[in-house]
Amino acid sequence: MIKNLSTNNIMSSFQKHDHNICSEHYKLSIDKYCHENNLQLTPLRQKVLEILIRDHKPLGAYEILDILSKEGFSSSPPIAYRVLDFLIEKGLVHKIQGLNSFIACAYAGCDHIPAFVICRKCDNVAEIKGQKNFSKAPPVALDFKIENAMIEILGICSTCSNEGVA
Amino acid sequence: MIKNLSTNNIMSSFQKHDHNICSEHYKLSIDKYCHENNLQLTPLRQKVLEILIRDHKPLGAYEILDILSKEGFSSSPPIAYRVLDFLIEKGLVHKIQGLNSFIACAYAGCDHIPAFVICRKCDNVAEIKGQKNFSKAPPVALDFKIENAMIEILGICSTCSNEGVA
DNA sequence: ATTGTTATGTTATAACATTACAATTATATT
DNA sequence: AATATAATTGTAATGTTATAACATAACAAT
Repeated sequence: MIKNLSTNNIMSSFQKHDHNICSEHYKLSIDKYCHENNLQLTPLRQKVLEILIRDHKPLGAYEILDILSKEGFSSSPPIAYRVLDFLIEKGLVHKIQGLNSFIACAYAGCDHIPAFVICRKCDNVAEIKGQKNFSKAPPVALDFKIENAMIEILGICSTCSNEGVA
Repeated sequence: MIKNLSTNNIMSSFQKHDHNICSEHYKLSIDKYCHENNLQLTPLRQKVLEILIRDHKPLGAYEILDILSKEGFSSSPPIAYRVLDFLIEKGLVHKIQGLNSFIACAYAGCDHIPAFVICRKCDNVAEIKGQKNFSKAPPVALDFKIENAMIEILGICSTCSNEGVA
């Protein structure tokens, strides 16, 4: 049984590890989620997801398009944006607003508000599972109906920090 | 003495109020902050700030350029972006990443991590003062050096919520 | 066979942002 | 005051990110 890295995705993102295990974990949870929810995971959509889970770095739409192009797929901008929109809507991909880039969800199937920890040196990103419970936060206290949130934390990961000067 | 709206900026942003009071508050705190820190608040920079404090809605760079143009200033893209970069660096303006837009800081002079509450119906935005203390947050527990964070909360404000169907 | 639906393909363009360099203005120093 | 220096502003061109608009393909359901 593959260890569920959902519990500490931040370890996987920022430390040396066997990424095959990650990929397999992603693939399995994606398959499970799509099957349970009757999602049409077409070859194109599968391909984009597969590209995104190759590493823990988010990719820009045009980077994805380059890869699609090199690997024999169509590559005009709407191709990428449409697929990404679909995957985002279904919760399989998140957009990192601060980087204009996209990353596979590390917790597919879990209802959550994503939060990201971004290392500005190695560009790796870890997703941490945000709580949906904001009950004590100021906006709720002031009668604001929270629907979504974007939380992106920037800094230096421990690996980069240990490698030398920032 | 003008009431310090820093303590509940969210009220001002989402509820009917005398905006002259807000503007005056912004102007005073900006002037104070610039004077204390020897900032060159040139006419252009003053103008951009003045444009941004006219309302509680963030503006895109090209919206700012349109206004500058109509009001007799130069308006090529670098004009806006340079001024915005300066104001952001000095902490007088924040960028709302999720909207590609810019808003005057509601807490000029206070060292803080900004967080935004964004109403998707009226487009008003309130800034809430985020704590710099993340000591118990997961990233710190995992030895990640936090330098900055972007927090943007989306939903419906109480005023819009009371006005009818979402 | 026709219609409906979902997904994909393509061109053009909108929206957002930066580079590079020139001109001007402010400030400090002689 | 004259000059050097740095900071700011002006402008053209370009780069990057995202969407609009329209056309087609693939497949299922009448």
